[in-house]
Amino acid sequence: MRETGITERQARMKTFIEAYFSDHGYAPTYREIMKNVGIPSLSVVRYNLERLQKEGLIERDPRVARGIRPQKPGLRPIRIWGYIQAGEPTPVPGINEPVFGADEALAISQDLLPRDENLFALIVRGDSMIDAMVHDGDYVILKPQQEARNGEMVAIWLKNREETTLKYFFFENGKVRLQPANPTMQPIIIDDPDENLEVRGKVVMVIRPLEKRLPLAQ
Amino acid sequence: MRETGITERQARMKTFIEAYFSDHGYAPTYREIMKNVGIPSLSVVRYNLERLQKEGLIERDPRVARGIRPQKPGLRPIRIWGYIQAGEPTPVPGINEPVFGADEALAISQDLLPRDENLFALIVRGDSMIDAMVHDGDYVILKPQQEARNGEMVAIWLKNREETTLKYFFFENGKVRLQPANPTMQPIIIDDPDENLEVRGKVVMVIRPLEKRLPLAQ
DNA sequence: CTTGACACAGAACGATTGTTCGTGTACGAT
DNA sequence: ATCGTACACGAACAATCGTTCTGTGTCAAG
Repeated sequence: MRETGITERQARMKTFIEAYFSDHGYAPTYREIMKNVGIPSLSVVRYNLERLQKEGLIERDPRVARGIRPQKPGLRPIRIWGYIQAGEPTPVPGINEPVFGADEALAISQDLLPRDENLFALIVRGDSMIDAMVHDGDYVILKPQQEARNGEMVAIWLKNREETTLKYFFFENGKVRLQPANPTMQPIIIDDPDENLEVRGKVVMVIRPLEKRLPLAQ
Repeated sequence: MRETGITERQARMKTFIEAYFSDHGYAPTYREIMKNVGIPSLSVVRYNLERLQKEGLIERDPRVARGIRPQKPGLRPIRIWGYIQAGEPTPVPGINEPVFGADEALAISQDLLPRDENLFALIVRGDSMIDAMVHDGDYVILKPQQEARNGEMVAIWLKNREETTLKYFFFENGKVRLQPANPTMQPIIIDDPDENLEVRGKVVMVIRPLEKRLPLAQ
């Protein structure tokens, strides 16, 4: 009698199903599991799905196409890439290595975020982002991008100042106006945006959990 | 050319799909929609699904069994009770009537919030909450309670000042210290908390959606 | 050694399920 | 009147997808 354990193959299946479900909004087929987990036979997929079901790790409806459902659906892990603070460049996927391990991620409801985007999260450190109305400990969720459109809030690295900042972006007459979210504060005008300004990502959401830590994926 | 509207049949389809998805964790087949909505032909189902997709009310993957996904599955609606602003008392369930209709609610992932609580949401109006690092347009999610423990961020009505505020709460030597989230700002000391101070709720989360409006339930 | 459980393999089967196509009606614009 | 478009209907089709069946190999208990 196996007590709690599942085999490594079953664990990979479970992981794949959850990831697939997050990405697509529906479950994979047996054949897709077979391919992606690297299982040679369909019946083995079925066999192990039954195991997972008996363990209570998935639910399944017989005879229903794509009828698998993971236990905790709808959550999408968003990798925490590092910290964001005034005095240091923003760590960004594709440019920097992540500060946190691969399993350090925010689990956020799919539906609050744009779909199929390669999002990542940063933890705000220190009170330097106050003029962006962002608090020490807040999570900032970003979409990596190197350019900004007017009105978007973006994470910017200012070369001259050696400073990271979160501001609303406006391109006007060849100059860039960086507007703080806090209306009592003055904008920064960048005269030479090409040399001085590097957009690192667009802010998609700010989350400030006060009562409960955000659940970590995995 | 139809501009925005959908037919009554399409609305029923959408409702059914969402309900089905909630119940089962996966989408219905065309034939199930046909039966339950009372449509005589499969191709009519398909036709109207295409309409719904063009309207952005559902998403669909071609050639995928049960490949429909409603815009927002499996979320917990949190009733939006009204606005929160400095000059007016916080509307609170059980005391005030809701400002918004019953179907005005935030759809938020269960997993980000404490379980089984009677939460409600307020929309921040104006910039008066700046010292709480809360922005005009932010959503503040509250748990109704009349008392606070040290360190909790609460929504408070100050009778003398006739002012609503969001502050960290500390009870010290018979007095209450209300600490702004913004560390550059000074605390308020309340000498007569019993008379002057009314706790309306505990702030559980602050959400600032920048990229995408939060989906409304219904 | 035998037995039986557990895990895996491959292939054929048949139900499930989206797609296509031909047809018809109503209605406003040309 | 005629044309185009939105909407509806029904049947046949073809791909998708879970199920079943027959086997193989391993390993511990008897």
